Amino acid sequence: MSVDYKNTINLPQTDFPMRAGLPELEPKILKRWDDIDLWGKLRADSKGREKFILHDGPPYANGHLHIGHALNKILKDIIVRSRQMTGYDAPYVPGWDCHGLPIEWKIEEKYRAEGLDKDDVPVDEFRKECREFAAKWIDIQRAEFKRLGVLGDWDNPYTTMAYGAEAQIAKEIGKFLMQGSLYKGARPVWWSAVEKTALAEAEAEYMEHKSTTIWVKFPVVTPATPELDGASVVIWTTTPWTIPGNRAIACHEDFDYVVIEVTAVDDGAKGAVVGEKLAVAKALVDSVCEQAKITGHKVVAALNGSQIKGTVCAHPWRDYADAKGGYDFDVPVLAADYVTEDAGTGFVHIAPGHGADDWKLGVEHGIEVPQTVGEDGSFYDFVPLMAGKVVITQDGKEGDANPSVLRELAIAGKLLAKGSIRHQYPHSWRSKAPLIFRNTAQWFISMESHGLRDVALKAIDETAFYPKQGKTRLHSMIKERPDWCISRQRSWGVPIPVFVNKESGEPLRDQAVVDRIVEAFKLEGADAWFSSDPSRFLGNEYNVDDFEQVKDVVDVWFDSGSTHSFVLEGREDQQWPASLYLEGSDQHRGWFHSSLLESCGTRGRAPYDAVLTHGFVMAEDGRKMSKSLGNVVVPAEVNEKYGAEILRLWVVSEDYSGDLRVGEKMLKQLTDYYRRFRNTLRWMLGGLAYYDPAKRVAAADMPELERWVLHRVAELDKIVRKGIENYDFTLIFRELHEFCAVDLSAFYFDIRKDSLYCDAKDDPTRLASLTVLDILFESLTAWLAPILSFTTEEAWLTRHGDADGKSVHLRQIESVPADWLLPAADAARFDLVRQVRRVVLAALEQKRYEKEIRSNLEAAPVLYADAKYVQAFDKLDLADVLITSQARFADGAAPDGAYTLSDVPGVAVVFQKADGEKCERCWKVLPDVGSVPEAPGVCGRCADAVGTAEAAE
RNA sequence: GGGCCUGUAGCUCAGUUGGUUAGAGCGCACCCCUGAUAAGGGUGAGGUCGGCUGUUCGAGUCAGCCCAGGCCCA
Repeated sequence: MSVDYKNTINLPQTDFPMRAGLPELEPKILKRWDDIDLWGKLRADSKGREKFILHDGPPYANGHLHIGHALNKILKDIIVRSRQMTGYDAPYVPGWDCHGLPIEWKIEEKYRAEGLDKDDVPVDEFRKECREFAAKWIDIQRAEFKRLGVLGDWDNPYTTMAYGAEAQIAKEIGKFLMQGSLYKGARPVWWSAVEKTALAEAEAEYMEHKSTTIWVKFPVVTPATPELDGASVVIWTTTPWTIPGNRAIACHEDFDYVVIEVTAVDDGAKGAVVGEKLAVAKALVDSVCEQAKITGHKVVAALNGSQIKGTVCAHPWRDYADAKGGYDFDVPVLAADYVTEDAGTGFVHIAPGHGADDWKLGVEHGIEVPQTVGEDGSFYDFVPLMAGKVVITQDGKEGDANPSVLRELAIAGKLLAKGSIRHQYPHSWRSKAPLIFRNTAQWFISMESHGLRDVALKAIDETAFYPKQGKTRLHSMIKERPDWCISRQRSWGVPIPVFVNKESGEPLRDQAVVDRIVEAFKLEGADAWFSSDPSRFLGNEYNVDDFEQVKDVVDVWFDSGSTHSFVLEGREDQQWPASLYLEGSDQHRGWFHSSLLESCGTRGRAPYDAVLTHGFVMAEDGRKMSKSLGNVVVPAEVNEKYGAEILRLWVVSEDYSGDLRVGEKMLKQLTDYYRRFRNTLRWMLGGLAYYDPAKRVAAADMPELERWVLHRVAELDKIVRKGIENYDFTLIFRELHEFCAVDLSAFYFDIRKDSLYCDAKDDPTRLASLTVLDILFESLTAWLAPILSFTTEEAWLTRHGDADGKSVHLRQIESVPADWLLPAADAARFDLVRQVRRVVLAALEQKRYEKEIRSNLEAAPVLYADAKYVQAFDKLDLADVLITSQARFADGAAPDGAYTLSDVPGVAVVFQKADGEKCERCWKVLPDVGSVPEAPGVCGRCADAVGTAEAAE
């Protein structure tokens, strides 16, 4: 007869599906979180606990999310959830950056498409459209962020364009104004003639550009050394149009220069004349001669830069009739460190209004900074020779300025040579037009006047950085940076709320005025600045006619640098300073930087205790993603194909302190990692169907194998907490994955399957194992909840039911009983057990290869092992651990031919087939199969198990 | 060109104060199981530790240079 014993064993039972169907599952879980108000429950639960505040760096409300957004927000979510589950109240308030050029540009484009000019549209109407544009994208991005499983106060986010925020930003500017560190200055800044605005460094894009290069002769008027008498200093520049702005020449004190006399020129020579004397760097003589087609020269003098310094030259247009005396000033030769010898002539022409270095050198030597080019990129009418000439046209092309300069220089006989060069040149990130350096009136916050630089450097020192080199990076930036230029000549932003006295040029510093402005902004937004009569703010004390109202808006970095003031200080649920700021490493120059300066200037310390940075997301080959290469990974597509959970796993699978990679191959690998976690949870759920809390076994009463698992749980608890503490989720991921794969699936689960499936229901080992499954399941779901937020929720609810608004995310990571951690020696013996097991499995593999056996249950290995191995198995069932039907240790030396592994000395295995028949129920080969007549074909243990089960029914 | 950083098996990562034949997981190949089954177990093949030159008795680990890649700046 044949009995179907399958029905008598306790096979795993669960509704938790093997395949997740994440793309369909996730939205359901998200909906449930909404339905049960998970956010509200978390807040209520953790009320009064110590706060952990991760302050959100605001993304720009413009466009769909890319993979970098996903990395950033998921990482934040994992951190917030993990803190929430380890004793903190961690309310996360997402935010958006709303003002600024990209949005303004979009609206302008729209107008242009309609044939309108921005200047024809009333400013309040224009700003309204910008506001609506930002609001639209906030809604879209909010939905996209939520889809990733990011938990936060999505119903009450912060935005930089909220009236309260705009008012607070104005109030912060007011602090710098009242303090006196806000000043009006003039400085060459990157300027786009197309957008008619100054650009921040971050807004300049370097692209290849063909520039006209010229070599120009500056006749020496007053030589510092006689050798220069009658010579001309030759300069080289890639921006001919800056010649009208020239006021000096720079040389390097350590360079060797020569004066040459031209003895022969090629027919094609443009400007070189036989007999004239030219001063150039010794290293560059050949290149200059080649460019000028000078075919013969003799060196008449060798000079050091320090000898040349102090020479006075004439501007090339001095005494030039058409210039009508407009360039008859002196051009001194100054020394500067930044002069190079690798290109040009070793002399640099200095136009203080058209370059940062030039400006600095000019200021140091008291040289005037001429205003030559207007905001539209054309020369002012008062500039001799060049009036009205255009540097950059409104189409972003080169105008007629450069050709005009060349022509006038040639006519004046001062153009030695001309050429062209392809090099990286800054362009506007929006219009792609080349930028120019232009001297403009701007508003600055001084790094020095009130000690801002020193305060900021000290604040950096007192901040924790993850990774720690962020400290060095930010420090060197703050140390070197110039004063903060906060003004932008634009419309969509918070106005710089300042009135300038027309008489003195000084900004009005009156707190009452600032307060009135702030109050108006609170009620009506910053639009009030443009829509109100100035008298509303100036009050009765001042005459409106005495003041000019500043119409510049503030740099958006000031906006986001102020978020700490209206979010951390401005909200009841937040706290200042933040526990953590977390952004990409580019934000050392951005948000970390501006927030630090704003906060140090107004509050004397950083708005954060710690800063964490992540790297950038690269394609699979480590290079940048680009649409043209087709290697761009889009979060929304991953969500649909694999699920957001896979993205969450991706974030922790890589070391995000550096750059990370993502691509199809990796996503595939991540799904494998995911399956391991999922099936581990699933198998435990299957076993836990038989778990009865009333029959729970105390740790002290458990078999050694179970004690070891608890020991591992205790170890992992430490690792998980350490990972959370240090934001090292890669560590957690790696350890938990290995635990699931190696310790559980391949070892513990594999061994205990026999007991769980086949032992009698109340067998002590089985009950202990069920207890351990309960502990493992509860531990793993808690540890993984911050990462696998969807799957742990699904698994946990599968076990506990979804009534009463339960959620795995409302749990805490419970502390582990002290007695779970075993003494080192007790834990270490399991390493020996594993080694012995390896040898046996390899030995059996050999026999399988030789077709002696198929299943390991056909074997009964005999082991010859050193005492330490034998002792390691004390109180362990050898056959159980080896998953063979029988097994034993033998005394004495191993016989010849016993199986060994070279890296496990002292263990030898002699193969023997198991003695007896195969039990039809547990499939072990045992001598006592058939010994119980009532249960034919099964072993004694199984007969008992079936008997007790039937008795119970 | 400058600042900060990265480069260990196909992939993602470990590699303690420099010290024996460089590890893990995944993937891959092959085998087993068919009572976790679009699952589970086992065995195995994969690495000049980006390159070069040094320091040292000894370097993946230290120094210098170079190459490749990234962020920021010029």
